[in-house]
Amino acid sequence: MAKVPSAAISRLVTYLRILEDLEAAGVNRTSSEQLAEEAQVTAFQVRKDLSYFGSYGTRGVGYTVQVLRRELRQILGLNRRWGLCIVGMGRIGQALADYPGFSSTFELKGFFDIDPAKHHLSFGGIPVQGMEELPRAVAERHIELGLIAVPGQMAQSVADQLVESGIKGILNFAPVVLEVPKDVAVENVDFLAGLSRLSFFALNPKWREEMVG
Amino acid sequence: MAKVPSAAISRLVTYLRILEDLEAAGVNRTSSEQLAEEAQVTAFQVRKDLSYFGSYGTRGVGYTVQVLRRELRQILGLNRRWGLCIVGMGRIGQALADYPGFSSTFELKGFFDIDPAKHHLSFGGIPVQGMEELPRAVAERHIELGLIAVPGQMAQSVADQLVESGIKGILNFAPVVLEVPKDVAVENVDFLAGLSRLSFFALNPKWREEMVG
DNA sequence: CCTTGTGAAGGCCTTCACAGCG
DNA sequence: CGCTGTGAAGGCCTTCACAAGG
Repeated sequence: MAKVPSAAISRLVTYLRILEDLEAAGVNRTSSEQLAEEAQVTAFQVRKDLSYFGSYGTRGVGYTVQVLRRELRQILGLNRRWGLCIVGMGRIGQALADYPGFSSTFELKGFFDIDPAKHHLSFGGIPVQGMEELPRAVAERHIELGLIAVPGQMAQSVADQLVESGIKGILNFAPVVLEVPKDVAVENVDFLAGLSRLSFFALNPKWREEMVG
Repeated sequence: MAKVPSAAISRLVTYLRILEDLEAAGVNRTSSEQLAEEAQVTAFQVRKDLSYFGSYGTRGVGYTVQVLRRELRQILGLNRRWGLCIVGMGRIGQALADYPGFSSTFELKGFFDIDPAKHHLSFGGIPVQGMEELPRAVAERHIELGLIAVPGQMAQSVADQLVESGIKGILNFAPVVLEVPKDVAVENVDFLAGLSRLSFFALNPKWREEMVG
């Protein structure tokens, strides 16, 4: 089995979402062509990405939506829900806590905030707690992932506390590059990173025409 | 001048943020080594990225923080503020409307929501308006970018309305792949995309060891 | 002597054409 | 006959070693 480009993994997540939309729409069968159009990549790319992991289609026919969906969840480790806590219960944290799309892949198991004024709130029956409760909660409730939704200056400190508590992965919404041990996965969901592509548009035209991609 | 990898642009945004942190900390001089460490890339990478655009340092010495910061803002087209409107004033939209970090690069010029109950709100003195006001506002207030903070099902429709109104770029917070004319820049700030890297962690171990990057 | 700037080499990812198979 | 699956080719991006220059 060949080396898997990490970019392929990102695309698999997109394919999965498309398959779930198709399934919800009652579609049974699809093709690399259709997936490619929806994901805005080439059909070659779709087939290659899938081929890193196995053969899930039928030649001459295509893919069965339900089958491919299940296989992708299996590959991505999303065939079970991951225990997640949210640190920082400002508006972003609260919006995420109530976001229905989370529930299919994450199980929200804890909410933490440094501000005592937030400790009267609860989400899905789980109360917001102080940071001092974090290590115990992570251990006892089998929390595997932490979502950081605090201001940038505090993000590294929160990350340290999460790592210290034994967390395995971090979803970081703060606009900073976090330092964590390399066995801890970090995903930056930095909204200022949005600048990177918009900057392509804002880019001095003199350079834009030199660009690739 | 050689072709510029689009990935380099993303990193330039990171370098810029680091430089602004350094400047705020009163640091005058830096090096490719220091920038590399902060950005978690190699010093080779930093120098190469900068070299696509010019020579901004002094050999044997390094870079002047203030100079490089100004040059990067110039390159990225961030030496002026871009007119931005937010569509969808739920908690995400409201949090972003109040986010202080936006003001250095974006000027918030309009807020829109389909729900009349939101129309009594205002942010920075600008009222939330109905979608029917969008085209006129975009034209009259010179709004160049639109930020989409609506539920996924409505995102494409909102994108269409933004494009129709003459917007030039879109920051998309909804978890869908938007279809827009190719002269409109789109940045997906999809929080479910966070799954892509966390999936690397969740990935079946059998494949994780095959991975590259 | 030290750090930047850069052509060249190497490697990863995408693209492609076609073999494989129902 | 149609669409998938894949080795090979090509291209882009990163890495590297060293030249350039204060």
